Amino acid sequence: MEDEKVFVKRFFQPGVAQPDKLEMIASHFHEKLVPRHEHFLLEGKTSQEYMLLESGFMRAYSLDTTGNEVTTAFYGAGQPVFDVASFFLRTPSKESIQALTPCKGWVISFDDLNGLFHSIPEFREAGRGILVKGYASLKLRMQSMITETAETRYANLLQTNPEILMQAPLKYIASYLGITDTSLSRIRREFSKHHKN
Amino acid sequence: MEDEKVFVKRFFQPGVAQPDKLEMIASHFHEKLVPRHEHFLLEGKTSQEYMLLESGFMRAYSLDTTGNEVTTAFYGAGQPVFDVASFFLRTPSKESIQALTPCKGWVISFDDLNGLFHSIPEFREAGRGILVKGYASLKLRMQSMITETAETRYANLLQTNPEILMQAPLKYIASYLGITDTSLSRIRREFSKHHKN
DNA sequence: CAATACACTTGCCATTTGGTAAGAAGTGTT
DNA sequence: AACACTTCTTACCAAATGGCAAGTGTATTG
Repeated sequence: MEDEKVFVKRFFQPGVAQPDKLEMIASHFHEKLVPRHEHFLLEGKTSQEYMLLESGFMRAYSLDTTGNEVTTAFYGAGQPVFDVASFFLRTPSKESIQALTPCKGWVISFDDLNGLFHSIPEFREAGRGILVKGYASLKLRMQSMITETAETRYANLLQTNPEILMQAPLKYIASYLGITDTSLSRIRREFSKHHKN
Repeated sequence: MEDEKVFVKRFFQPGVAQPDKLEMIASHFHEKLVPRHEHFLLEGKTSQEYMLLESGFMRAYSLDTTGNEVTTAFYGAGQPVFDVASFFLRTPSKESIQALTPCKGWVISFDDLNGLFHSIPEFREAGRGILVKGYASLKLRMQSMITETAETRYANLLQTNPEILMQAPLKYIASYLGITDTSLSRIRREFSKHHKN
């Protein structure tokens, strides 16, 4: 496993044991580079690629009814990046996905992914696992939105994904947390008062 | 298709054309009745059944850190009912699912569902579609939580799912909308002022 | 039928968050 | 270096929401 697709193979190794199957899987992935600030997916277009992000940092966002950007997700190295509905239902995307830093990833087309799903049961299971885990974490986030204050949500994000706070501008983080950038700035100030180092 | 499992077959007919495959699918579903206020799934237990709800009305809820119930979903007749993470990842559920009215549904075990996924590709596609659509609608709800006021969210619910407002007590609807029952009661009052009939 | 629990509303006030605008500091470009 | 642009902070006030508690009516149950 010394070739350039080590990353892809490592990603699926836990679920797919046989080397020949890993080889077949990897053969359908192609390298993709996304420069900083460029888009991987644009609202209105139908997503054609399912990406595994090897390095870099991205965000997904959509526009609300009044035209404001709402950041809906952040993606770090090692994560799968795609719009579930657009990619799997073959419909125009309601959100855009953009590189916050220069990104390198590996992409596969819908047809190729489906082909592998049909021919390799373990790969299919892995695919379902990815979907289910994303779903579950969105449910957790929704529960957090309902029951916790913005300050607590910020504290949690700080604990679990400090790299987001390092790499994303405040306004993106704010709309991800469901508040305005003004509020987040206030929260951050209060927060540093109580957590003096 | 005059037998008792018409409901199950009708449910999958759009995706699964051949009658013999529909027959095989239906053969793995079993009738399940859940009396009013009884639970279909309890927090802490691992979900063993994937249900298609033929009649009745249910809700899912979980407890937040301070012990308050948070209603996370409502299910009406015709909808699939299951906790995604618990059922597919075989882990203890973080939420409970309860019948708000007497319910009748059709259930299938994890192993049987997986068996059908492996042997009937169209059924597999249907299963993925259900998952993806649930995921997408949760994303929409999250966006709504971030960008819209509680009053607007209430108005939308009134438009799209009036049956929820008819069948569920106010406090369940309130936590589903992410507000307290006090606030929802106030919103409802303001709402009726402006929308006198 | 009485007793009890539940569902909903309302008032009062505190807290959180939003909207707007101004300004400071940093970034990038020519 | 000058310029525009973005990012972040801060102040002010308004609006939205929460917490608590009382009160009313309805359902449930023994």
